[in-house]
Amino acid sequence: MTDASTPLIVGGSAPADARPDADLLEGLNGPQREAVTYRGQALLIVAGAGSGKTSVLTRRIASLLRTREAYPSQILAITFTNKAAGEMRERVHSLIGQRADGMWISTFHSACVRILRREAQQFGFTKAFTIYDSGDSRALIKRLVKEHEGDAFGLTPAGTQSRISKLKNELADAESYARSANMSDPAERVFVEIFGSYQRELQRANAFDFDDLIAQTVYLFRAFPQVADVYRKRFRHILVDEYQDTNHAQYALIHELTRPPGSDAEPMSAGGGMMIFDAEPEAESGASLTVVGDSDQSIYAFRGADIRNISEFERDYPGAKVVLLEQNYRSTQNILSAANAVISNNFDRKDKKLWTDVGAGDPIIGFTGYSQHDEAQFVADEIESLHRKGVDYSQMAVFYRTNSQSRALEEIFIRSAVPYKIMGGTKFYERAEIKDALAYLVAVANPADSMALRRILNRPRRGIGDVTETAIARYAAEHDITFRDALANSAQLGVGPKLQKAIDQLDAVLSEATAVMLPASGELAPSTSVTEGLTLLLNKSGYFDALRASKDPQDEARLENLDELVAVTREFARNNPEGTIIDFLTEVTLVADADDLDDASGSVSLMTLHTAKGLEYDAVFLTGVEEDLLPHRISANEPGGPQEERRLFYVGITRARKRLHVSLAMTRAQFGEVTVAMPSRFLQEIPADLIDWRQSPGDVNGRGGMQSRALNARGRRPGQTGGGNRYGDDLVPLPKRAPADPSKFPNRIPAKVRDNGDMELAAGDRIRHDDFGEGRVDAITGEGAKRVAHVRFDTVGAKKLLVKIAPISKL
DNA sequence: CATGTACGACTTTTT
DNA sequence: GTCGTACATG
Repeated sequence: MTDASTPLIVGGSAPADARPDADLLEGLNGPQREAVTYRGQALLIVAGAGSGKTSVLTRRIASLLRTREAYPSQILAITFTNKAAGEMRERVHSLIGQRADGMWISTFHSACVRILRREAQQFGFTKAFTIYDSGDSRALIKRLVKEHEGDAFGLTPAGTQSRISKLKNELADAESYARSANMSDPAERVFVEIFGSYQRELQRANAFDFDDLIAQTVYLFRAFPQVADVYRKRFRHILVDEYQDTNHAQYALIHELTRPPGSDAEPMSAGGGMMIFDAEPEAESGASLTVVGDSDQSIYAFRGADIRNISEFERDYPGAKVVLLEQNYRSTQNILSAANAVISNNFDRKDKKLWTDVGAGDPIIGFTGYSQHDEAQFVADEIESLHRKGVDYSQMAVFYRTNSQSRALEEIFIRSAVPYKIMGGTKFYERAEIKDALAYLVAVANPADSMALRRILNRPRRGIGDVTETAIARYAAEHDITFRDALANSAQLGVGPKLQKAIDQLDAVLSEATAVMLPASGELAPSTSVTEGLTLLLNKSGYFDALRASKDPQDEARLENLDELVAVTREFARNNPEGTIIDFLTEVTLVADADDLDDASGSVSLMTLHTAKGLEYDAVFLTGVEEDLLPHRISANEPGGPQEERRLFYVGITRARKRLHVSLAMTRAQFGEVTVAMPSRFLQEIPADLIDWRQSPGDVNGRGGMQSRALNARGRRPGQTGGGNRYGDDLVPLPKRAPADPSKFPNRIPAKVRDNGDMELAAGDRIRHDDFGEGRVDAITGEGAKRVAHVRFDTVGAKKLLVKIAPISKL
């Protein structure tokens, strides 16, 4: 399978003795060099964390262009996030300049949208289709579950949504699923019905959900080989990053794209999945495929990622070349040793050891707080300390397992004046008022989308409720017109004159905005049309007025958010002079707001471990390293769950360049109740001599108590890193306790949690507390591990104590 | 049809 | 502590 351009690579026809891409190889190690220069049909780059894979990938692309083996338009590079795509584009651009234009560097989803917009009319959609995010699709599924009375069969909207999503990721549809399902189970039948109607509703609304973007593109390629061939001929070099996190649909998409053009036109080979390299002699060969991944960083199995895509790559693409990148250029040896030790607890993985030559570096810092606020205060103090030593805020990050953990950190950071920024989390575009405004835009851009229309029907309040909505829907169904068109016939809906007027007014506003944003005669709408249309919609619909008239103080913030959205449209117009309303909507649906506007701003980044993948920071704080949180409780029952959690922990560790902190809290308020937390099993997997516990779980148990660092820590000085005694020199000396044997508690954690267990306590009892002295129990509330004693202490007043772990004794 | 109150369920991670 | 739903009332 000799590539026509191979001679260039070995130097044969390159000008003189210098390779045209020689400068691109500077500073690369052997395997990296090979990953850049290898030419062939299929290449797998197994890239450990921090092994310079982004650099390799960008140089590979640059090399292909520089040697003129490929035009920019022949390159398709897939990344995991839009942010990564932007960075890659920038880096390629800085390597080779203008010639980077014309490449497709994007996420799977963005690439598929681009294809679908062009080809939608081939299979019953228009190019104005809308994209349903998970919130939109949940709303639709919720309605359908209700209509089909799915709750009677134990079907919840959330459960139904995730099952449908999983099936779509497997390229199944309602029909094919029904064939394999146990249809004598009524719950299954209802599920299949809901799945089917969901898909019909999407089609009717001229809409795709996130999963459809991939799955329907695959369907398109399979159903219309001549369409697929267009893209097969175009993309000669396909590169996929984070390949370990691809799901089956994405895998199939890549397979479709790398087949030789014209291959399914042959009747004999049509439908044969295994004939990827079975090109006719005269036929053009399939695109060359480069995938990069690390199975140790696979953390998206929950959304269908299939690790086999990478582990069986060599089987899927016979003759594939495999390059291993194991040298790490990011972290110190201590951090890598911890990472290696942790990940080696996962069985059935190929052994792979990261190494570096930069030296051991600082030890990992451990801290155990009494509460999550206490833990957060440690993080804040430590950040301030590092900042004083010259570490920029933007070079520090705090990770956590679940989004809800960000709240406690936020509270303390505000109080401690630590500048921070939360990546992801509750998103701007998920706010109700923003979704409303976008629904107005969708109602204009895609009149078939009745979901959007239903959403804005009564926003602001127009007196249009369920009854009227149903009347409109029925009228539309009876006359076989769209929901949107039904609005124009308000007189025939059988509703009162007041409602008629309200409907007429909404209809008029939408029509007026349509004229602005989608001029009829095919003339191009000016780039300002989105801004203009949006302000028109919000003003004339009465949305702005309703918010301004409101007494709810939150509505002021909503107005500000909407102003922000208008500003976003202006920005969009500036960046996309040709951009239409449809482009705008695509962008806001697919681009997470965590993607833009980052670092430079000089603040600490807070994010989930999932979001952290692919990023790196000088100092990293891994918080909430507790059982039931990391690993998360829910993962325990899922096949492969605990191992995936371990990989998540591994990903977190390997983000750190110089300083890693792991922290946990002994108690955590969740859901209003305080619960006792146990140190994570993963902590024990880190060799004890790598962690310098400022305050180990053992310390906390020994001293016990509800004393909160968050409340009294301001006067404290965070100790200097590395030096000093093992337990940190800023802590109150442990009273009375024999100096603990250092080998005893670091990492020997769960066994030593203080446990008063079944201590009998009742109102009226007198107790002694290690820190608070004597007091009298007023009441006992809660049960089991969450039993709380309300105690009035003689000297410090009333306190609430968790009976199970408080350092108390009965008198 | 809109508003207010009470109750319950729930929180894993994301394009 | 938060969200959304169910019900009762105006």
